Amino acid sequence: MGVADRRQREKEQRKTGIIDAAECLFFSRNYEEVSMEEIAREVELNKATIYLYFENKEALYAAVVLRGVAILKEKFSACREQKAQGIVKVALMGQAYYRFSQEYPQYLRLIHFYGTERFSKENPCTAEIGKGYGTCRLLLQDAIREGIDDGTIRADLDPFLASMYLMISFMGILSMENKWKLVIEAEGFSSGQFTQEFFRFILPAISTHEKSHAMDAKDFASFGFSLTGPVEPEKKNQKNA
Amino acid sequence: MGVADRRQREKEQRKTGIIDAAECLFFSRNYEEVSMEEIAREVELNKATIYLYFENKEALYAAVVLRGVAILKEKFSACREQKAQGIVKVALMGQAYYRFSQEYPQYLRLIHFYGTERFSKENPCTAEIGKGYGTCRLLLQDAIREGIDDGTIRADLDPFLASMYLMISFMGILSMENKWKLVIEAEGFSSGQFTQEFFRFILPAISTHEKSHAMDAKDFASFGFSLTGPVEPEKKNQKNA
DNA sequence: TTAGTAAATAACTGATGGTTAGTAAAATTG
DNA sequence: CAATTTTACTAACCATCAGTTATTTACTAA
Repeated sequence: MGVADRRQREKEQRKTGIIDAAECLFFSRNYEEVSMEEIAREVELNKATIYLYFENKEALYAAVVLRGVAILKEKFSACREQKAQGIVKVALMGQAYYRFSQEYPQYLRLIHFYGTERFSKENPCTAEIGKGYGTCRLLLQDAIREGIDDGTIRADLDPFLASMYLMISFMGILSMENKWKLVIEAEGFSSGQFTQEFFRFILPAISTHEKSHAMDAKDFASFGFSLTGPVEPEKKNQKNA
Repeated sequence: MGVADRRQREKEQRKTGIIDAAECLFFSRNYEEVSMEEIAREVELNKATIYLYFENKEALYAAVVLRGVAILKEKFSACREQKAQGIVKVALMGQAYYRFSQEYPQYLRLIHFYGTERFSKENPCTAEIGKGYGTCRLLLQDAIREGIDDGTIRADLDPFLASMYLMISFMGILSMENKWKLVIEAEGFSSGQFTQEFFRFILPAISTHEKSHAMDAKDFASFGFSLTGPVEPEKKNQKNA
């Protein structure tokens, strides 16, 4: 059935087009500030047509959020492949989250807001979003388990709990950074410092005590980022400037 | 001027009455699900009258949020008075946050949602809310400083950053607990365990390494809560039940 | 009693999420 | 090719709700 096939394809394209338009607008303004009418204008369709493709505004928003989660999941998955000790993988995943927040700040914003009570979540996308985010957490959990096995992570840690705590903290730190920007900068820290220093802060909570400070700097450096290295000296440099 | 005085008092009472009604409704349902009309019905006033006392819906919501923040601030302040080592004070403040989330889960919910992009924050209450929350963070910061001085907290920690990380993490853990409840319980943890274990998890990030595990259990116990004590043995008891 | 003020309201406006009834074009059928 | 059905789309509409305006009521002070 070539015709039905083509129709299906076209329908998919329409849907993509609508999500594109919605994304563009949701990126530029808050959820409540974007109207369905406006999105419709953007794709050059009637508002009612959008409702043929998406149950409601929330569902459309969720579709955009899902794109973001898919990217995040991709980044987390890439960390698993790395041949490294558990603790390094954990750090890499934290780094992945951070890079995601740098490369796609708008996706992060939408993901964060979607996690809010504002959304009822009774829509098909939500399950997928939850699964995607859950997958990230599981990848982190696996890395923690590996770290416990190879002795780089505290053995008394419960991998599930630790992964939850880290995911929640990551999300908190990264999405709060904007809100507290002024306070942070008033204290003489850049946004980058603020998030990077968090890794240094949290590391002793997961790494085995004996090795933590000694080994990390070298091992992490070989993976292309400096966690414990040159952060200290230039810390707070702006403060008394 | 007795009359003007009474009038002022009555006006204040009206305002309080309106906030009471709003609180009642915002506690029972989401922000978007509560209409001004409904709040007006609750206080037995006309909707327009509410607008004589509050600029808009957000401002009214903020007034409720402010009540919650005031309580939280009170709890944090109480911790400062305690005669204890810095690390213990920090733990007490974490505990205070937790108890707040138990005693006033609705206030916590509103505070968390008010921190969202949903609100423009261009209203007089917001400054006070920010100040209140900021005060809590400062109290925590002071406790951290004390801990560094008395040797119970890592000396290489920046008090400002550490206080930010802790506040953000606290808020995240406590407000996420609801959302992830099912996942958490599916893993065999109760909500209480989930939050309590977080303290155990985060402690090594702030306490000086040498003493952390040894001293805490005793010292904390004397302040009426068990942080590191009996949590481990009964952990995950439900999981394979 | 009356003039003036403050508190409160009924009725309205504008915007928006979502629905309905209907149209036009493409695909299918005979 | 003509008749019929299916599909994609739309104009007009509805209900709700935040916020405003014009007006009325209640109280005070002279």
